[in-house]
Amino acid sequence: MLIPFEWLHSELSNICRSLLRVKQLHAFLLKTHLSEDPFYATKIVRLYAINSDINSAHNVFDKTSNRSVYLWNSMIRAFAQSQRFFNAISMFRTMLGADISPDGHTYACVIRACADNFDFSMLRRVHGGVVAAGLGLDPVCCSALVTAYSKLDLVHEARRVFNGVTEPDLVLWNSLIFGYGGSGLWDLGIQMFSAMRLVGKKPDEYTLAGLLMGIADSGVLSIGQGLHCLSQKSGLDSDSHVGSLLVSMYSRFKCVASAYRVFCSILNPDLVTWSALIVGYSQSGEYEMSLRLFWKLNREDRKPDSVLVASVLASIAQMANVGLGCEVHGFALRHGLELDVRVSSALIDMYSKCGFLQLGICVFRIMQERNIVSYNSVILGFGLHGYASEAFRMFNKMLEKGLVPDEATFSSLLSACCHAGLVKDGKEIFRRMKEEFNIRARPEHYVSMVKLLGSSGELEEAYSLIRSLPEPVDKAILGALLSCCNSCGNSELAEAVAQQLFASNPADNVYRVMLSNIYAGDGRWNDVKNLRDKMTGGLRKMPGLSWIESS
DNA sequence: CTAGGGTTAG
Repeated sequence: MLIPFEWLHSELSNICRSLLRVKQLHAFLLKTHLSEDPFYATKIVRLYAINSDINSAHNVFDKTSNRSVYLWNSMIRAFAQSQRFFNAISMFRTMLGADISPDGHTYACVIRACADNFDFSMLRRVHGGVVAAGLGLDPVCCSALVTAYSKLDLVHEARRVFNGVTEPDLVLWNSLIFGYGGSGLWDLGIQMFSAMRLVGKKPDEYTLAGLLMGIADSGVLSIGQGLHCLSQKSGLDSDSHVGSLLVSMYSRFKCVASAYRVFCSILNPDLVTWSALIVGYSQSGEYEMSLRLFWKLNREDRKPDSVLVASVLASIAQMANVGLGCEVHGFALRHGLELDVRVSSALIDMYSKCGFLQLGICVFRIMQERNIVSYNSVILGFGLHGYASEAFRMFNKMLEKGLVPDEATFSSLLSACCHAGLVKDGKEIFRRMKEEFNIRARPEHYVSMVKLLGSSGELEEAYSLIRSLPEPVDKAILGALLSCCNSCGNSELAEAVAQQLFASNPADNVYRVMLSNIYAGDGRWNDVKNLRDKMTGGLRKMPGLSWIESS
C-alpha cells in the first residue's frame, strides 16, 4: 500500500482539536501497521491527550511493544496534564523498572506533576532521583525544579538549584525571575534581571512577564514604567501576555489612562486583556467606563466568560446600582451563566450590597449547586443587614450539609457580629475558628475582632489581642484599633498605636500625618516639629535601579 | 523524524 507520507506527517504535526479526526488518523495508522512504530505512537498519544481522551492514549501506549523514551515521556505528561497524578507517578515507577532509563525530560515531567499536585515530599524524592541519575545540572531538570520549588513557596530552595548551574540559559533565568515575581520578592527579581543583563542575556516576553508580575505589589510605579519602556524598546509590548500584565499593573496603580493606552497598542487583545482593563476601571472607581467596555466587548464577536461577569457584578456591588445589576443579571440568564457558582455568588453579593437582601436570598434559593462560596455570600449578606442570627443559622445549615467553612466564612460571621454588636458570640466564633476548625486567624479576622471589642468599650482587651501578635502587625489591624481609640477619646492609647503604625511604615506619610495630628491635638508642638524634621529623608533607596536610567 | 524545562487577569 502506498502511503502519502507528506500528508500523514503534516496531519500528525497539526494540533488537531477534533477527537473524531484523531480517531480516523489512528484507524488509518492501524491499517498500515505504522502504529507499531514508537514514532507514530507518540504522535497519536499526544493527539489523544490534547483532546483529553486519556483512555485512548493509554490504550495506544499499551499496544505499543517497542517503547521509546519519547513515548514514555508523552504518556507521563498526558497523565499529569489530565490531573491524574497517581497514574503519572506509577507510570514513572514502572519506567524505572523497565529496561529503558528516563532522561531529563522524563524527570521534568514528573517534577512538574509534583508541583501541580503540591506534593512536596514527592518532589524531594524526585529531586534526589535527578541527582542520583547524574542530571543535577541538566538545564531542563533545573528549570523544572526552580519552577516547582517556587510554586511550593520555597523560592530559596529554587535559588539553591539555580546557583548550582554555572551558565544558566534564558529559560533558567526566567524560571527564577518568575519565582521571585510570584512570591512577591520583586526586588530580588530585579536584581536577578540586572545580573542577567550583565552576562549579556537579552530578555524575552517571559522575562518581562516575570518581572511585571511582582511590580504591581511593589508600590513603585517608576519601576513599572521602566519595564514598560523596556518592553517597548524590545518590541514586546504588543505581546498579549506582556500587554495584559502592563494593563493590570497600571490599573493597580490607578493609572487607567496609561492602561488604556497599552490596551490600544496590543495587536490582538484577548479576553484576559479585556478583563484586566474592565476590572482596572472598576478598581479605580470608574464604574461607568468599566461597564461601557463590558457592553462594547459584548458587541464584538468574543463573549465575556463567567469570571468576567462575576467581576463586573462585583464592581456594580461597589456602585450599589441595582438597576445595572439587574441588567447584568439578565445578561447572565440569556447566556446561561447564572448556573455558574461564581456568577450566582456574585449576584447574591451584589443584591445584598445594593440593599436588596431578599433578591439575593432568592438567587440563593434557586441555585442548583451550592458551594462554600455561595454560603459565604449569603452569610455576609445577612450580617450586612444586621441579621446575625440568620447568618449563624446559615452557618449551621452549611455544616449540616458537610461543607467545610473557610477563612471567608469566618470573616462574614465576625462581620455579622460587628454589625449586630454581639461581643460574646464574636469571641466564641473566633475561638471555634481556631480550635475547632484549625483555621489560622488572618488580618481581616483581627480587624473584625478589634472593631467588635473596641466599639463595645473593651479597648484594653483589643490591645492585648494585638500585642499577642508577632511583629510587624498588619496596618489594617492597628488602623482599626486607632479609629476605635479616636472615637472613644482614648488619646493615650491612640498615640501608642499611631507610633507603632508610623514605626513600621516610615515611608508612608499618612501615618506621619496621623501621629502629627495627635501631637497637635495635645498642643505638643515640639513633637510635631521633630516629626517634620525627619521628613527630609525622601524615598527609600531602591536596589538595582540603574538599569532603568540606562535603558 | 517526535516529546520535553519557563507565562498573564479576576
